[in-house]
Amino acid sequence: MGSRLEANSTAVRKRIEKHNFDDEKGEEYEASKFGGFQEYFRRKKIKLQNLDAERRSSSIGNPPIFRGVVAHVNGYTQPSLQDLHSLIVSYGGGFLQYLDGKTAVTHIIASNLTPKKKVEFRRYRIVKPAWVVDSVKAGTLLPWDAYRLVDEGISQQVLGFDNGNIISQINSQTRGYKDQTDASWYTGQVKSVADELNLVGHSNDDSAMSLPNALAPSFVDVYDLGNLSPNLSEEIEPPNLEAQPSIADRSPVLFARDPSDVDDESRTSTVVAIGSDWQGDTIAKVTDDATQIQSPTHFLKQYYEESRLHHLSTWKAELKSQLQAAAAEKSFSQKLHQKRAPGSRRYILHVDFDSFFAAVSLKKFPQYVDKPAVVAHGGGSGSEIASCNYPARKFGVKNGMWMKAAQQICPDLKVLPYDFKAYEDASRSFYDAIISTGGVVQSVSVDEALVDVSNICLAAGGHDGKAVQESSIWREQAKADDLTKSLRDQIKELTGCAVSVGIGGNILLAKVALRKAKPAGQYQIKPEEVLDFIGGLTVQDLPGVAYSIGGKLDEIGAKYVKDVRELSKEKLMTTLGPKTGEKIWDYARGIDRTEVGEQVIRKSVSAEVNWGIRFVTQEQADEFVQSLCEELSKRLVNERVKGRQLTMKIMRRAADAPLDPPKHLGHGKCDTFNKSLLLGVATNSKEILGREAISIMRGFGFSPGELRGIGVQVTKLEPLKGSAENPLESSQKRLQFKTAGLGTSPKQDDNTNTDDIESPQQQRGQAIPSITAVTASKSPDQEPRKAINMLGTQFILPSQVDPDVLAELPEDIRSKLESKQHTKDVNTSREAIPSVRSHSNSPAVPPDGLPNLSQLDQDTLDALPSDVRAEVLAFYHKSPHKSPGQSLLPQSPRKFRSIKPPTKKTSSGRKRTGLLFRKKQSSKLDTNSTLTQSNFIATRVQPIKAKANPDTALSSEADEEVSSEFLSALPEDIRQEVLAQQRRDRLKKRGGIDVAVVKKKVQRSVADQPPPGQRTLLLPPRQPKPTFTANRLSALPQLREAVSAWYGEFVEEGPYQEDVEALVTYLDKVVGEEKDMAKAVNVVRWLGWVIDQGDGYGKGGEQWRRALTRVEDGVQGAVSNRGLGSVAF
DNA sequence: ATCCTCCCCTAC
DNA sequence: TAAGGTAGGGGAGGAT
Ligand SMILES: Nc1ccn([C@H]2C[C@H](O)[C@@H](COP(=O)(O)OP(=O)(O)OP(=O)(O)O)O2)c(=O)n1
Ligand SMILES: [Mg+2]
Repeated sequence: MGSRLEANSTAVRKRIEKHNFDDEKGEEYEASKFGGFQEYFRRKKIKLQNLDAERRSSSIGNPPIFRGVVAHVNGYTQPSLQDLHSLIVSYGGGFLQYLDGKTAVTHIIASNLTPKKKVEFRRYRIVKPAWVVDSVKAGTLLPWDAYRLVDEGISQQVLGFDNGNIISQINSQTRGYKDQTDASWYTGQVKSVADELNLVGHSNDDSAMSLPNALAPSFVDVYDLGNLSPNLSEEIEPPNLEAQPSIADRSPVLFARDPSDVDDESRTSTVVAIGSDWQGDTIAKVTDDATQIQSPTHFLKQYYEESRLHHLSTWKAELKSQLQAAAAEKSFSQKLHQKRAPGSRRYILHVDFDSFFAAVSLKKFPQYVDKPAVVAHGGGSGSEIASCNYPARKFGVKNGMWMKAAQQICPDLKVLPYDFKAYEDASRSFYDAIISTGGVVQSVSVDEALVDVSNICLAAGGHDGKAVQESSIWREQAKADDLTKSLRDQIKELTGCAVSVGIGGNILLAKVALRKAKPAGQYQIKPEEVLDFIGGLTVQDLPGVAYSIGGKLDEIGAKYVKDVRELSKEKLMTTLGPKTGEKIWDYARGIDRTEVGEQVIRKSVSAEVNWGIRFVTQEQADEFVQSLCEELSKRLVNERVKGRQLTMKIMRRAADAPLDPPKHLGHGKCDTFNKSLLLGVATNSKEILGREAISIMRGFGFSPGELRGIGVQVTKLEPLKGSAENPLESSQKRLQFKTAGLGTSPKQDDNTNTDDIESPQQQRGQAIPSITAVTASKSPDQEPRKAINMLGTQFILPSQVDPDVLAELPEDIRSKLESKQHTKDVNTSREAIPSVRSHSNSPAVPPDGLPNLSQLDQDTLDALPSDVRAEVLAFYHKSPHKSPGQSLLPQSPRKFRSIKPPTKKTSSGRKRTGLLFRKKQSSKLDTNSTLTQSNFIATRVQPIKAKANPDTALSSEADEEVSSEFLSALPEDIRQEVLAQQRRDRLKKRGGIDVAVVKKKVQRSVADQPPPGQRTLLLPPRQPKPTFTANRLSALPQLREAVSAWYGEFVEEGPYQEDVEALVTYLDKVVGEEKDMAKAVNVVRWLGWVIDQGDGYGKGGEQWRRALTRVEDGVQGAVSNRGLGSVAF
């Protein structure tokens, strides 16, 4: 530690210590004016230190242990950053959230450091969190040296926690189901609250003492167990002691638990160690915020172990891989693979366990088989029901339902724990039996398979399968039935669980027959009954038809499959699209030509987590993304592929969504943002993926606390070097690996990009499209030259820097370099705009929480029937106290869509086209060591993809690409400028304003946000082509029809009938004459809002609301500015 | 026409 | 508390 550092620290420390509330009214509390990002951060720091001072003054009985210490926390720690912060500050220390290199800290607290960070921090004292905790415990500052994270010369790779200092560590043991055996499962049970909640066999039943990893003594020392001791008294008798499943691992996820419900040691072992010592304050205070306490790696491991959907996906992929490999091998060895004569009868089985998870889990709780029972992680309201047994279904309980809903319709539900291992075992037996039938097998899922037994049945029929001979058909069908029965018996015997089987002449019929077969039965659809059978189903009973397609069919009058037959194929194709339309047309007639067991090659590999994401710092988000990319990399290696395109998917809390969604740690209502990056060369390297993914994420510039979901996906896959390009061979390899239990190690990591490059020299100095073309064509004569050490991103980055150097930089750095080059542009556009918000010009403020006038789209307003418009304007400008009931204005966009798909996250996409510099195809990159902008041409790309949740996302923009909400956030002068520009552009029949420019203005003038480093910053001020091109005019008449149909039955009474009439009439005009989609959307939204205001009006209108959401999906620009203007911190 | 990209939708 | 993943089909619209 150099003396300069020390001196600097002293100054900082003094400043921190002195800082009290003197400047509470100081500049840092004023509304932020834009003063550059340095200024922003400066103020931010001051703000934080004010908070510290407050905290210090509220904890004046504590010895100033940390006086003289200025600490900074890096990465994941335990205790959490917040807790360490609290501790240090309450005990007299200083704390810096940001390490800016200017204000020195005395200590950096970290549990582990990346090598890069080690270098970065090499001049600091890096200590483990235990130093803080132990010092507080000891009541004095312990020597930091004993808590060094990094020993001189020795780098610590693993999380560096001394056993002796376990106090600061999570103490619970993690055991995935794969590690569990019945023998190791804890069998002694204690009654607990869980029992009253009908939670059966869940980990809550465990006694704390039963865990092999009991409380660390040091933990007990500090933790006040007095009023937290769980109810551990009464014994219950587990139904089946030796088989009692119990997930011993209760370790919290990424986050601290609410300490108030701590009832076992693994919970108490989390954050709360600090609590009781901390000036007797409530533990809750320390931890009542979700607190990240786990390493992302650990979180991921745990999460994926417990995620049923992850297991389902994984199992499916494995099964597919194995079955395809087996099939390939078979058809390879016995060339015949007797293709039946085309047109011959087929016999397809669809085999499926009844209530699979529930049935398997119930084997360990036989006393509940006749009671309504479900499989779920817990009994809380947001717990998802993976599977319910048939008694529960009688109440209306369904798979995928949340516990709350299920308990409302079935109060006495038993909740069983997952038993993934048992599901795997059952599945294995299931597939063994199925394969032994000798049919062609295709996996549908872990509990579900298709079997083509045509050959077997036709052979039994004794003819060629084409003859229409009663007797042979009968024999074939009988064979199918017999075979099925014996298969069912066999599976029941092997697994103890019932399967049902649907039999039909194609996959569709087998599938629909299955429904009738359930539970525990089989049903064969005979050719003569096909039409009647299928005609009686609702369209949603057809595979591939759910909420959306079902809704479209409903709109054109088809509720039942037989109704579909009344529709022309053209109508279906127009409504649903060519492929889907034709498929539904076929389905309605029982036609399905799909073959069982077709070989497919994987097109993508991805990993995502949309639960439990609650970051506090950007570092946490970065680390998490890095971990996710490591997971992704592993999966790529497993599949022996690498890919040329990385796509990042981000869910961000919707603006109006509560911080805590109804589901515990769920993502809640979100906007989603996807961005993809073409890599010049395929990769599976975790370093490269991680670096680029982090870079993309940072490019969004979201506050880490707003993130709710993160995903990474790799596409444009290529086989790994050394693995066969032939998917067939590669499958075989996989099979070998599986069956042999070892196989060739797939280890491969083209870290540096210097090896394993199949695409030859074209990658150098070629535009990306060319690369695409070249790599796609596998011409063996192109000698893979020693590759340059660069990523594909190089091709889109102009720079003065040597490209080889540039390529090694993370994307965000490169972007910054690039933006430097364009500084002039940026400054110009910024200087043109006053950065001070005008108060005098602020929009009229409506009473009673109605929207700002500025949030109403001007064009829509203008085009309203004049009487309505007059009323609107009067309301806003002249009669501030007029009753809102007399004029109805959309208040909030989220009210506009009340109809949603039953479950999932709903979002509606808005994309925007922008410009990006891309390398000219002709330029010779390999000979130019310096890139200049002249090497680049403007190319149309999608710089940002944002899907705003339409519930939140506003609406009222007519034909502009900037949302009203977005506009209203602008300073008035800028807003006017934008609107004026848009008007000009419209007149010129050109596109709207360059969104990226607008965005930039906002970010800089309003949002106080540092440059996000995304490429959109680099867009030129004007685009050569219209941005707004997405008018799907064809959808307009549909919308109008839907509204008209509804209006035809609309009972015209009540206070709003005139509004309704005016809007419906106006819609006609907009659609019929103006053909202005965006305007139409707003009118219909308006209409929706109006009828929502009146009791009873909300009834009906479902169809046009649905139509509206679809039309909205086709409108570009109305919403996509969501995601901008967030404040990074 | 056909390709490509970015989603939406569906299934388990 | 709670573990809301993942891959493929295909539609819309722009580029070629
Ligand atoms: N939303 C869902 C749907 C299914 N599953 C899991 C649990 C199910 O047991 C398994 C199989 O799904 P099925 O659709 O086959 O449903 P079940 O087997 O539970 O019931 P059944 O097949 O009798 O309708 O997949 C899930 O976790 N979440
Ligand atoms: Mg099933």
